[in-house]
Amino acid sequence: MDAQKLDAIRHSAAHMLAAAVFELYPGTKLAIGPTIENGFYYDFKFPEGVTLSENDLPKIEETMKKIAKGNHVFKRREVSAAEAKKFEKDQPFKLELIKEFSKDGQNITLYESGPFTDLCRGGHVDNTSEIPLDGLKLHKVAGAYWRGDEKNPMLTRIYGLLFSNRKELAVYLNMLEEAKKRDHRRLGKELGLFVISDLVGSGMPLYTPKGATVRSSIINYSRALNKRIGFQEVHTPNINKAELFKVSGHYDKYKDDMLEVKSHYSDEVYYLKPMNCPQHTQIYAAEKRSYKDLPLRLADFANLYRDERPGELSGLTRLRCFSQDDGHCFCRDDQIEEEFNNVLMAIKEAVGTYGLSYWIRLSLRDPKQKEKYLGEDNTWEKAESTLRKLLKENAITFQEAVGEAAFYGPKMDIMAKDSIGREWQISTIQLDLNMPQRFCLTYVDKDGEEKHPVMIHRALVGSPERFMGILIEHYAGAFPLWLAPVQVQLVPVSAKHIDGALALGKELDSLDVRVATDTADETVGKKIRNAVSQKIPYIVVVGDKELGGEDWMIRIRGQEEQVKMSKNDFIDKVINEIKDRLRV
RNA sequence: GCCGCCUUAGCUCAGUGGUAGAGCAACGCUUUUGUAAAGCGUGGGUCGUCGGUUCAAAUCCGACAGGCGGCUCCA
Repeated sequence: MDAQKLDAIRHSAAHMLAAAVFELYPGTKLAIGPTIENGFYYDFKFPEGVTLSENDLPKIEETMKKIAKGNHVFKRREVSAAEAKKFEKDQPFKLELIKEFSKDGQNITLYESGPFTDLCRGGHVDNTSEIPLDGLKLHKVAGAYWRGDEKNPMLTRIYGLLFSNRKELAVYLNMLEEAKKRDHRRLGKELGLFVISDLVGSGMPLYTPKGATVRSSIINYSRALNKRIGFQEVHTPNINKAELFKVSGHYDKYKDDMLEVKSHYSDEVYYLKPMNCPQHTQIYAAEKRSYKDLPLRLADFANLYRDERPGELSGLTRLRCFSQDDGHCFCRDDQIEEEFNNVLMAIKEAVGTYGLSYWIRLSLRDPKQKEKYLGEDNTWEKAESTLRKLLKENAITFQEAVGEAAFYGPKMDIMAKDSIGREWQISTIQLDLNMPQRFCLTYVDKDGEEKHPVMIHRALVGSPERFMGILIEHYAGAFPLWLAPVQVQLVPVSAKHIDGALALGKELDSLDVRVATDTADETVGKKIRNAVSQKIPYIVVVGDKELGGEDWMIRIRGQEEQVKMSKNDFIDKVINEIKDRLRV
């Protein structure tokens, strides 16, 4: 089925949903009901006292199907704004829309389908019988603000899935099930990677030895990339004086999202830092800089703290305490392009190493909301055109996104797609012409004049913690060898082989292989089962044969048949595989 | 923060007004195991917290906390 037809079907179904809700809950106010990727939704304001939950969906779905089965024809009717207003007199949201649509004196269209007529610009099937009801499922109830603005009333949104047939719906529902199995919160628990304690606080996960291993593997890889592209690691404190953020502009914009720290011995107010950039300016400012000193590239993995609103916290993807593989490059105008390319190359390599596909988003300022951003128009225009030119000259395909810029400058964001097609913003390169001015950063140029450097903010994979969450789902917990918290699991056949296995473990450990030995008093079968469910890349049973120098039978993750190999070949294989992935 | 839902043993979950259950895990004993679950036994819960209704609350009501699905936000 072509996309346009499917869209018409979904759009028509949204009308059926509204019709059903209208029948079941008279007095409901209607907002809007657009189509979305997998179906449609409709926003409603239910009468006072009616609360809708997921339990009510089957009933609504049934009513919806009943109405659709009435073979109603979608009839288009063009009316004047005045007529439309009269028709929708009890529908405040519709009236608001009519007012807007008719600004230029245009007519309004109404679509009638049987018992239900809705203000609508069109795009329907001819007859409600064309809606494939076996591909329909109402699946979620959610809250949503009218027109997406939190100052507006909260409406109730009903989401519907709609595909062209039963089979496609089943495929999609199955995909949702698979995604659930990959959920990093669930896998994080099953694989023992991190825990969240109510006593410590939400949004502040504790990484277990295994989780910390994955996390530091991610960080060490970024560290190696940093080194290659000339970023030098610095170390900076977690708190600093409020003054720093007042100068940077963060205080004005994000004060409510910063955590305050008070000293008992002075009146000074400190803040836990939500980002590193202002501190890095102070490393720059500590010396008189020459044009010859630039670029100065600083990298930092310090913990960052943001007081996110409780409803926004989730697993590892939205945290109150996290870090970034952050870096700031201070350079001259004529170095911008080279520095951007430098960083972009490292990002491309990182994204490739992790096996993520991606696209590039050029995040620009929203010119209609200038108050949200720092700096002058011409500064922004210069920064934005520099980035656009750079992308075009390098034949990099990108999509522009208005309103996605940082408050101090435009960004180039790398949007990664994971193995099941979900998108995440990870890497970013940002051009900032504002902060160097605010901090009065200068360098002495060739001609003896003091000039402001350009500041490039960048992150390779963003936050290692968040990225770990993304990777858990991307790999479904089956980390590649170099990231796996346990790379080789040794399974002694019986108690008398434990000492031998432990000695082997020591040997592997000394070669920097992450190895664990299962000393439990269990059957071999049980120990294999446990190791397999922990998604360990290599499992080796250790018994008389192995300890006696015979070939080993290696159980490789993902395949049931074991591979025969000598001990030395196996060790070489593992070591080379780890090294391969880490060669930067 | 907003709308809705959820919270029972370490984990996954049953239990709809009459005093708490299963599987897995843990621990003990037996077993000494050759590639996805050995057998038997034991311990473990003021049913998220606080308050209310009731002769009686895991169960009904309220507040708070935490979680989930969205919305808003995301330096």
